[in-house]
Amino acid sequence: MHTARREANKRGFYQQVYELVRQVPKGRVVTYGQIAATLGNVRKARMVGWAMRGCPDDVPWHRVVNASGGLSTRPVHGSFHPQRALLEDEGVEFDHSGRIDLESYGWSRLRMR
DNA sequence: GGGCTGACTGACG
DNA sequence: ACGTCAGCCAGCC
Repeated sequence: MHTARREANKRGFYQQVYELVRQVPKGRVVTYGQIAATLGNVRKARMVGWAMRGCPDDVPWHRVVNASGGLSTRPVHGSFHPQRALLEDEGVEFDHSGRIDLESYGWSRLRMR
């Protein structure tokens, strides 16, 4: 595919990802695969992660977790985990192995506008 | 173009 | 339940 066309699609995909993440309410989480599936291609879960890498400030990036309820972001200096801290501030609980119960905190109402 | 890298996932042992 | 692995696919040498 032509480069320009691919660039346009890429921007579109990113914007759609951000739009969906902005729908997730405080205290709830969604998975990368869930976002990809809502956009029509569950195989693009990794691209969702790639898109989150440079997301705008108004996107609650910390509410996106992996399919196991774990965090795919890295702690900053060894132990402090910003994403976990932000989620706990919102009331999200982590179990002994550092994972979230998606049955309790997962948000399943993502819809494309 | 070829090969490597992930903020991923589901299947297997 | 946990580590590995093979698909996955855009981005970046």
